[in-house]
Amino acid sequence: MSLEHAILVSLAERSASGYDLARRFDKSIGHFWQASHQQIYKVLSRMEKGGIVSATVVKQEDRPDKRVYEITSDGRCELRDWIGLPTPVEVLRSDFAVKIRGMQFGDRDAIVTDIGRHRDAHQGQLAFYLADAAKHYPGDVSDEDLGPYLVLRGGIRYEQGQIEWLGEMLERLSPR
Amino acid sequence: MSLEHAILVSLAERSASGYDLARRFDKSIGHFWQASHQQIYKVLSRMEKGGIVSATVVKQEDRPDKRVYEITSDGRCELRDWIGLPTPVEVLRSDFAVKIRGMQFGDRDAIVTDIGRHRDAHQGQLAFYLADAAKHYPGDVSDEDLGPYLVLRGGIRYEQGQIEWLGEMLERLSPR
DNA sequence: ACTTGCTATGCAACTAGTTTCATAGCATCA
DNA sequence: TGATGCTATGAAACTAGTTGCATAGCAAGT
Repeated sequence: MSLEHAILVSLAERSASGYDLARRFDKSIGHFWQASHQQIYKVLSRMEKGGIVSATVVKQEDRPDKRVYEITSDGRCELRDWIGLPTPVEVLRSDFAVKIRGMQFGDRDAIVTDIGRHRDAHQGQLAFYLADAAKHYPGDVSDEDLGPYLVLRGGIRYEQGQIEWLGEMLERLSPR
Repeated sequence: MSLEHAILVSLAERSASGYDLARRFDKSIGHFWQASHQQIYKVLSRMEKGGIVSATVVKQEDRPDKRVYEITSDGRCELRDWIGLPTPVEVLRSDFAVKIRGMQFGDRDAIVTDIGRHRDAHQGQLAFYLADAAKHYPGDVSDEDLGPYLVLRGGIRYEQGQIEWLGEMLERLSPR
């Protein structure tokens, strides 16, 4: 049910259509919670029935009409309640780690290539986060930006950690 | 379908019953891929139909008989093939990050408490990993242990990164 | 004229994983 | 004697998320 909370947070920041949300989930929020547009539309209609969001049809010229959702006061309560609850500590679920674990049962060169690919990807993601941080938070961070800022910090640390780990593995595995 | 691969890796290391696997998934492999016993039994029977594992009933005294699974040669091929394929780069999916992102819409004290809880949990996990590393890999690591060892290194780095991030947040959020 | 791509919403079928319940014998502790 | 807990397996119902398909109009490039 946590996509609901991710959507609530996003709508609390700013009202949006399903399509807008899908784009946001391709960007900022999507860095730690992904969702396809199909899933978003499905969950939005359930949330509307539950009364935590409400929709308004906005007519548009030159493009299809859209249903803009906003969070209701019930939705804000629900969000506040959820934030007050302790979050279960997550455990990783990583395909990649399973593969590394089983490396002795496969081809070593293929694994090394794959590790390199992952390192490149994480380096790209880190560069993206750093640019984002430089752009949006060059100086002091205001209170309402604190949440997004801290999550971005977490993303940066995560990517750095991954890059270090991937580098350590490459060093161990590469013929010199 | 990746539980299948996690099970294949585990069975390639050593044959086991569904119950044994469930316990392994509570421990080593479960640190990066969780599975309930129900899911494991379900997937095992599918895998048996697919011919990548085979089962032998082992009669036992004083306790229920068990079905011990072992990986077949088809299973080893499948595993080798999967390892040779590039792994999609994972994106995070974190409830906790969603909550931090939405912190301004909830109670700050509750969030600080929750962050503290997470830091304690990650510190515990780190201690567990470090003890594990000291116990199993005190000196040089043999080739067949390299996979498990590198994953453990990844786990250690991950926990350290999380602890640093959680600490950074506590420093920013705690009244002094 | 044709194709590609963007905005915009959604259904249908499927897969993976969770939760709840069921069974059954043995051991151990109060 | 009753309660708890471990070994051992599994069915049934449900939830969340993925994949593929459909529709439809406008814009812009070739």
